[in-house]
Amino acid sequence: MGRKTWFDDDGMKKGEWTAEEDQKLVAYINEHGLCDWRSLPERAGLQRGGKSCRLRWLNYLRPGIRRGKFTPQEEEAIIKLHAVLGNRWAAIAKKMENRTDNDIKNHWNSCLKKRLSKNGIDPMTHEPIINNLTVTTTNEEECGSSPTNTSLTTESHFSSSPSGSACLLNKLAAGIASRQHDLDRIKNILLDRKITINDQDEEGGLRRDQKIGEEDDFLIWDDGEVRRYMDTDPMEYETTPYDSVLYESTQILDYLF
DNA sequence: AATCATGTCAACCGCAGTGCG
DNA sequence: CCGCACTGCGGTTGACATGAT
Repeated sequence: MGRKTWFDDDGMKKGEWTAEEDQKLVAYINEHGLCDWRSLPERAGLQRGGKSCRLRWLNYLRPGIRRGKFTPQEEEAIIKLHAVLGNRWAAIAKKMENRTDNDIKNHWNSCLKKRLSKNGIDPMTHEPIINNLTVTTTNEEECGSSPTNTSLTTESHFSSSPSGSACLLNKLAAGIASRQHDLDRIKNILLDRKITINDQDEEGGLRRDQKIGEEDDFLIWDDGEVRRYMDTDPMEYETTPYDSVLYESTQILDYLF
C-alpha cells in the first residue's frame, strides 16, 4: 500500500519506497549514523529528498518500531494522553513505547476519534457532548460577587469552543488555584478526566448548578485573575492572578514535558 | 459479482522553530 | 539583527484493503 512513484521537477523521486531504497538507506545509516539529512540521499545513492529519507527512517525503518494493531492498553493511553496534550502527536509518541507519531495520529483520526464520538464524548475536549462550555469566561463589569448571579459571556479570553489547550489550562488553573502546589497533585488533576462543566441557560449565561463531578471546583476567568469557587460554599472563592497562573503553568509544563 | 463506503497507513506539504553565518 | 538552511511537527492526501449492500 502507498502512493505510486513519480518524479518532481527537480528529478527527485516521490511516492512509495522500494525494498532496494530501504536497504540503501538502512545500510548507509548503519554505517555512517544519522547526520545531515539534506546530503544523505546523495551519499546513500538515493534519488530522494532529505525530508523523504528522514520520514522513511523515523516512521518505518528505525529499529524497535512497533507496528500493527494497537492494544486496548495502548488505545487507553493515547486517549488519556490526548486529553492532556491535545494533537501534539510527537509528545504523545514520546510517552508511548516505540510507536511513531504518524502511527498514533493515523489511529486517532481513523479509529479513536470516531469511537469517542460514537460514545458521546467530544474527541477534542474529552467531555460529554452537550451544548455547553468547558472554560468559563467573564467580563469584569458583568461579574457579580456571587457565582449564582454571575452573568457570563464567551468573548473575553477564550473562544466559546474550548480547545484542548484551554481545557489543559483550566485543569492547571484548578490545581494552582487550589493552592496545592505539589506536582503529584497537579499530575493527578491533569490525568483526571473530570473537569468543571457549565451549562448555558436560556439567556446565554451560565448556570453553576449543572456541573459534572461533585468534587470539582468552579473556575471563573476574569480580566486579571482566576477565581476558584469552592464546591462546599458557593459564596466563598479564592483568587489567583493570571501572572501567577501562567508562571506556575509554565513550570509544571516544563516539569511534565 | 459489482459497486460503494469506510478503514488503514504510508507519504507529502506547508509552516514554525532553531541555529548559524 | 537579519536572512537562510535545516529540522521537526501536524494536517492532509492518495491508494489499497475490507466490509456492506
